[in-house]
Amino acid sequence: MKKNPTKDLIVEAAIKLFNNKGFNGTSIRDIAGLANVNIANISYYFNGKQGLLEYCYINFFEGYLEQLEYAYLEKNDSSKEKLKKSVEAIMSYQCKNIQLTRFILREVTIDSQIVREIMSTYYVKEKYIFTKILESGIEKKEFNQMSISYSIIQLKGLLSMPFIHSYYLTDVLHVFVNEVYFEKKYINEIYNWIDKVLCINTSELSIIN
Amino acid sequence: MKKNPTKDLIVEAAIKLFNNKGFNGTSIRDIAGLANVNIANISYYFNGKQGLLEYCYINFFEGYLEQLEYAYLEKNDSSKEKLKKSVEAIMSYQCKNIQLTRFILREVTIDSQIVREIMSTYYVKEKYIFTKILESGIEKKEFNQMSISYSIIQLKGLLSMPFIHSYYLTDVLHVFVNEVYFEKKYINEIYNWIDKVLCINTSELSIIN
Amino acid sequence: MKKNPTKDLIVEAAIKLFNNKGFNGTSIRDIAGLANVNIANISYYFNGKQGLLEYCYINFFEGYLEQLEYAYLEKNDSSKEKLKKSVEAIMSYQCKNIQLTRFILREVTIDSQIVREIMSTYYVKEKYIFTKILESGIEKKEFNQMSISYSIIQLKGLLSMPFIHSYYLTDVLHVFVNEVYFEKKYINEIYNWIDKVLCINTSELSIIN
Amino acid sequence: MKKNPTKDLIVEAAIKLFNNKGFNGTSIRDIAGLANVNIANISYYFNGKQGLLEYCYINFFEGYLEQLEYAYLEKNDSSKEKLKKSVEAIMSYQCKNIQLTRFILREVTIDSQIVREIMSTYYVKEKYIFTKILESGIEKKEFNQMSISYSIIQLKGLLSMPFIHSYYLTDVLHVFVNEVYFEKKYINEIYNWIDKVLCINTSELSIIN
DNA sequence: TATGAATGAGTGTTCATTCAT
DNA sequence: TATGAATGAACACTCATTCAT
Repeated sequence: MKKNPTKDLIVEAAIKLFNNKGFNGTSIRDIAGLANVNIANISYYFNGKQGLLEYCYINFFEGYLEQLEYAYLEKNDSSKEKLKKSVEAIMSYQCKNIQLTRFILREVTIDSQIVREIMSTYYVKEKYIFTKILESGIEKKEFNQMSISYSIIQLKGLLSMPFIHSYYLTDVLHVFVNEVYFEKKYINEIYNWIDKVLCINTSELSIIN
Repeated sequence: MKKNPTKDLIVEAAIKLFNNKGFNGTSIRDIAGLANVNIANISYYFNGKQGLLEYCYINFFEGYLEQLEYAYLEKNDSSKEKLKKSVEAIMSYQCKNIQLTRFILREVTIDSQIVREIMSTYYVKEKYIFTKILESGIEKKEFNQMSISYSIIQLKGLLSMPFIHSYYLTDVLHVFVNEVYFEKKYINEIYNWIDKVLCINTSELSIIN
Repeated sequence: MKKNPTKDLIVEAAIKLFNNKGFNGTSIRDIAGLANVNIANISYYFNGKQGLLEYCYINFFEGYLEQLEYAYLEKNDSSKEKLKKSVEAIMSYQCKNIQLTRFILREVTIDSQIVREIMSTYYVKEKYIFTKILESGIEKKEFNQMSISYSIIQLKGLLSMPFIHSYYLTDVLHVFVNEVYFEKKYINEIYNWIDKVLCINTSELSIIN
Repeated sequence: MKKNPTKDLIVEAAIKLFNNKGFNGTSIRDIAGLANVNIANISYYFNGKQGLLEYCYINFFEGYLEQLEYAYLEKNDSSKEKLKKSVEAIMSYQCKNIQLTRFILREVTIDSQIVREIMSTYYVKEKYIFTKILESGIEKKEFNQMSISYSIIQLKGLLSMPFIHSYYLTDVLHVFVNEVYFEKKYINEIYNWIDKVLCINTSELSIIN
């Protein structure tokens, strides 16, 4: 389906190296060397190193948003379930793109108008979705009265932590993000957080009643 | 008694720039320019850019560990209270060193034996403390039966999130990490996570009873 | 067929400057400036200043050995004639590459594995050839019984002196190495040394008889 | 007798390092480090690196000339004996100062007015002495009719070779300049050169007669 | 489409030296 | 007499990029 193998080889090598050595720590010589293509091809196909970076960002966020929106738009009466679906979609996407996720979540030193625009768009959209779900849940008495912002902070912290601190998980805790059962188990942990922290504790209610 | 002003100026400038532009994105000319000192002083005092980086790491982790151990060794019967004290100590330290914390939590592309050693020591020690507290709490029926590793992942995710994604907090959520009330409020959120997720829900118990 | 002009310009300039100012006294800016090429080309073509140096050494010694071996392998019954042919070949080669010869004979502070290897190979080969000629001459009663090593020392001293002390020859003795008749005259001096010092004096023999 | 140990330590270290790494390859940090003194002392005592170099040159050439003149002025009827005494004096001095001799004979990239002056003075004086001896010997029919210049070239080549190519002697020929018997043996080789090449062969004369 | 040659700007580092103490 | 601090210049080298082919 994809027509250009050179282009794909470059992107693949770039993601690996950006993840391992950071954007500024990676030279286009490194990328071209790993991809086994001529250096000038990077400028030719991506209009320079910056363009290659933007391509990575756009790729990541388009996929990310697609998954999140798909989960959000799914027919579902319960806010809790909608949130869980969203969590599952994000974690699934991130686990499928571990290296790119790691790189993009960590790298914040980008000096590119295009990158800032795509990030801004994504952040706003993501915030909108999370806010809608949380507000709706609060309204429906599924979720506790709480600060939307601080809940989003916690949720995003939980969602991104395994990718940002992947070295810590692997070498200190011996938890391997790339193994299949990690995804399921960690999603359940976030579900637990949703149930216990976000949701109104029904047993407490029953006592009060 | 009097510290070296030039050395301190360099460190101060370095932390600011490393945080803003990353290690590889910062040149020693930038640092020397911001600190308003001669470039050669960086090699003179820190034995090069790498040495300056190692100095930052050592500084950060020594302070971090000191705070954590101090909280851990405090006389306290309850595991929950001990964990909360630890959380408070860490958040307090991190909020006092926002830029350095941001930089070190995010930067993972360091290729230095000394940095690896100090990080390794810190990680092991930190894991030991968290594990001890959690195990003790489980034993004393304060905490639920749970995976120690996955709890640590969540805890560290919550503790580091505001610093790693500080741009997101500021520009998207309009939450400002450097303001005084943030620290207190966010610590309470983590307390809430401890109470709801880690601790055994006493009301549930009462129902069972 | 057509060699790279930029590469040749760099080598030419490098030999001139290495000879005049020494290796460590020459900067690649000097070389690039004299060759009128961009500095980066030196790293591009020679993999750095060290690589350029190694290129000079390899060039010199390959040519040197080629000439010496050619003279040595020539059909010739007399050891004396073989030695004289070798002397002529070496002097001719060195006079054709005065600056490079001067530099390489003088410079001994090289810290390069490749240079050491090429020099070692050359020295061993040269010693082998000189030793073979001398031993054969002694056996055939052409040369006096003598220390091979000390004869080689003297021969190499005579062969290299005009290049090592070229400043002395020019400014003190007013003897000009680069002029055509020097080569012939000096070769004759070494021939004289061969005849008088190495060879058995036939007139002495006649007296004994 | 010598009053200043610091100064002597610096000179000693400098000679060793200049010999091993060349003048431009040696930093004053290296020298100060080896001498175990503060860097600033070099500028203090010698008025900079250049001054230290000049001090070495002056030291060497004063001693060299002293020895040579002493031998030259000695009462001696024979030019041959006078020349041999001079050779012995020079070789003896050079063997006592191997490292300094090696350095000064090799290093020609010095850009110092004072060094040029001292060298010029020495060269002229040395040439004068050699010329006088040779001319006198020719006049007295001790030496062959020959080119004074080319004889001096050969003599200086023989005198300096073991010091310039000391690596070659040691590693290829396994002849060790610093061992006691080398000096005597090598002096005899030069005597042999004087007898055979410079001197009129008396046996030949006798035959003619 | 793809590449080797070439470039100018910028990198971290080392240098000899100066100066107040 | 001796030294730690500090400096400006120079160092070799790497960078992303351009361009003719």
